[in-house]
This record gives sequence, C-alpha cells and structure tokens, in this order.
Amino acid sequence: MLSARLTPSDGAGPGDVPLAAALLHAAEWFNDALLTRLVAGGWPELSRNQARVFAVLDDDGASQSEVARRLGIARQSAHTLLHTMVELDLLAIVSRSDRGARVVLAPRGRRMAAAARALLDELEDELAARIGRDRVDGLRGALEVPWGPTPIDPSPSRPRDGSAAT
Amino acid sequence: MLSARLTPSDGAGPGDVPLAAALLHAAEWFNDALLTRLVAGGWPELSRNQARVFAVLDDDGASQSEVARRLGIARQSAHTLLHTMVELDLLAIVSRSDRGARVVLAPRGRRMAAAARALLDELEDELAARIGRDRVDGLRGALEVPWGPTPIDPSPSRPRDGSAAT
DNA sequence: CCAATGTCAGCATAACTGACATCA
DNA sequence: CTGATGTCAGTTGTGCTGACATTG
Repeated sequence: MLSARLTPSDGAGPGDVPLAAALLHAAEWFNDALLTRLVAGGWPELSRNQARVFAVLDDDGASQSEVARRLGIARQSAHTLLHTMVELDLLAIVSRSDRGARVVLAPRGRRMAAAARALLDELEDELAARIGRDRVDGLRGALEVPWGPTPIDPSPSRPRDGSAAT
Repeated sequence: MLSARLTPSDGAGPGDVPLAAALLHAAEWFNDALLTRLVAGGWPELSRNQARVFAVLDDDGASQSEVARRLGIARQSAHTLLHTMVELDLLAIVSRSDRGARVVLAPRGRRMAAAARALLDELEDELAARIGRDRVDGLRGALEVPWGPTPIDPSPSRPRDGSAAT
C-alpha cells in the first residue's frame, strides 16, 4: 500500500512499515484463511463485495439501493450482485406492503454467516495462540473504539509535506 | 466481511464485530484518506495492485515475473500493470547485463512514494489524536510481530463448527 | 535443450454510465 | 410531479488463460 522500502535511513525498525499496510496485511491473513475454509466446507466462493453484503445487512434487511450505498457501489451493480446471491439461496427479496421490497438473509445465508462467524472466532483463537492473547486484546482495544470519519481533507494543522506532484 | 449481525443474543458488546471486519475497516480508513489526499496533491490515481507495487519493490528492484509473484497475480497481468506505471513515469525498466531487466522506481515514483509515506505518518498522528497514542501503540504492538503464514488448513484441534454447507 | 521470462491476443468478471419504467 | 427505486443495456477495468518468441 504505497510503502516503498526507500528509507534506507532506518533499518526495518519499529515504524518502518506504515500502519495502513500492516492493517491490510492482517485483514488478508484472516480473509484468506476464512475463504479457504468456507470453500473447503462446501460453501460457495463469494467475491469481496458479496461477502461484505453479510456485514451490511441487519435483521431488518435493507432496500437494494441502501445496500448499494453501504457497499459504496452503483445501484445497478448491486442489483446483479444481490440477484446472484438470491440464486445461491443466500438472500431473499421480500416485499412488505409498508416499507417496499427488502433484501434479507435467506435461511441458507444465515447458516453460511454463522459458519463464517465460527471460523473467524476460531482464527482469532489461533492468532492468540501465536502472538499472545494480550496482543490480540490490544488490537481489539484500538479497533473497537470509534475512529470517526475518514479524514478526507488534508489536515489543516501539520502540512508535513508539500505534495507537489511533479 | 461475512459478519452478519444475526447474533441477537449479545447486544453489540465487545467481540460482536469479528476482528477481520474491524481490520479491513481500519485499513480502508487509511486507504481512502491516502488516496483522496494523493489525488488532491496532483498524483495519479492508482489501482489497488498498482499501489501495492510500491510496497513490494525494494532498492534492488525486481524482475516483472518476481513482481507478479509478490502481488499474487499472473505474469501477464503484471506486464500491463507495470507498463502502465512506466507510462506514468513512476517506474523504469532497466536492463542490467548481469541480472537481466529489472523493474525499479523512477525518480517520480520515488517522490510519490515519499509523499504517500508522509501522508500515512500524518494520518497515524491524526488517529492518535482521536483514539489516543496508547491505542495506536497497541495496534502496532500486535501488527509488528510476525503472525506466521495464513492458517489454511482447518485447525485440527477445535472443530467448533460442522461447516455443513447445506 | 530447458527453464524462466517477456509479450501478444482473446476471454471473463465486475465494476461503471445511461436510459427508462414504476411507485409512494 | 417528483424523488427514490428497480431494471435493462452497453462500456470499461483488470484480472485470467493460451500461445509464442527470447534468453541465459
């Protein structure tokens, strides 16, 4: 993630790797194992955004457009993505008279999500066995507090870099 | 990341969100801000794998095939990806008689990577201002120790879940 | 000769935009 | 009527596989 090893000044000490790269690597550590084990268990292989649908659906369900918004993709893309998952019996689209059609988890989708949840808990235990429960707690401690919105605007305070793109 | 909120038993307590989902969310927090600020600074918008090229290139450079291997993509895909970045003056392909052609950072690529690095350091400071330096240190502490290879095989020990994909 | 490498060409996926119908 | 929504159609991105030339 844009972290070229071009700082020969410091030799791989702490702070050498940007936090962002380390976070991404850690997320992939979990994701690769999860995907592999789900497929091994006979579950369909889902794309990145298909998997994220599970994360953005609550018990009430949501409209297709709402899912698209939460995934950060176009309404039209969500349409094909969601209907693929309906074909797989993971989702269902129920029409309620009061709030219009809503996307909800189908029974099989509920089972798959439960299986994924169990595997993730298992992976967390395996990680704790490798690096220590205290370090995993340190991760949770930092990740469970709200970070606030992604800071889009360049921080007005510390213009650490000119950023002239020459 | 496959973490449906379908566990009404516990009400959003700690442990409710799988670590994997939180890690991914955190990585995106950084990545979105980084990309936005780089583009605002006039740098070209890079794809995910293009950005990762910076992370896998060391000072010696690497062959195209080696880059492909490190990115986990096909040699042929790396070819187009790398040559696009050569067009952008971010990379150069130098032919050395001894070790064959090698992909290295061009001067502009070096400047872009340095700008990205500065922005990431800045973001880490902003995060520390929001959630506390101690929590950020907790993140680093857990992420900087080696986690070992992604556990591919289902853990032989704790068969927590039948994983029957019905 | 062989293995690794670089390249070209075609294909598949999954996002995108544009256009249009429906409905609260 | 209008805004939000669901759908269809075509385009673009970026990965893939197959095939082939080059090179050490």
